[in-house]
Amino acid sequence: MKLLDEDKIIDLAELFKIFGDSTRVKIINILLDEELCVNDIAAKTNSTQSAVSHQLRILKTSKLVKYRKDGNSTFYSLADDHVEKIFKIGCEHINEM
Amino acid sequence: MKLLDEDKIIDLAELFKIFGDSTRVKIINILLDEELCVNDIAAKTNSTQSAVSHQLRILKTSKLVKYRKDGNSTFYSLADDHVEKIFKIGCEHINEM
DNA sequence: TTAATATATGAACAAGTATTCATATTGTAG
DNA sequence: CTACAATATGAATACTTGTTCATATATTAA
Repeated sequence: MKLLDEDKIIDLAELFKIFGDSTRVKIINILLDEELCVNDIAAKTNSTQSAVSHQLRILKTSKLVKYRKDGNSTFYSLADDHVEKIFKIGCEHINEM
Repeated sequence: MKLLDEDKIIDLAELFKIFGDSTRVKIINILLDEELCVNDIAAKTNSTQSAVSHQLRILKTSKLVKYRKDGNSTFYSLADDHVEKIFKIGCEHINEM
């Protein structure tokens, strides 16, 4: 396999870094099932609204989630099926340890 | 899909956290090709011996690499093909951004 | 045994980051 | 317009973590 160049290495590390926080993993985990607004995400992950909002911004910036506004709520969902793939292959690994 | 419980969430975040550092990604990247000793890894990743050794310890502890001793060298290689799968699926993602 | 080579490790420091708290912003309902 | 609800954001703090430097350990060679 061809070695990655420096830039790709950094991008790849940045990507995995996003998945490397339990609050964000929790968020991704529930978004696998359904689109949810911020307050519901906070409730289902036992996090505060603020903490979730901060993490959603990170997930949004790195294009792992997308959102739509409806009234004064904002509904978040996973950006594409890559996110689910990465998540699931991680699950496979930890289940076989 | 069934939601993960708290413990699995944390394990999953811990796993991705390992992949979330560019020094470790560099190490994994070259170990995709071949088994290497510490000094060669350091040379090929433009890192110091100490930094590489510290990171190898982390990779070893989380069972992402394995090693064998030969003389006063220690040769490292990827633990199993899960590592490569996770790595490659991450690559797919960044290549399509 | 002594010197040299390869690797591991501990402590200290610097940099990054997740959470909390307070508050700002935006949209809705009355 | 006012009050309320939902979300976003900035600052401060505490915590984590990667690197460096010095040194320890271990193996081989002379």
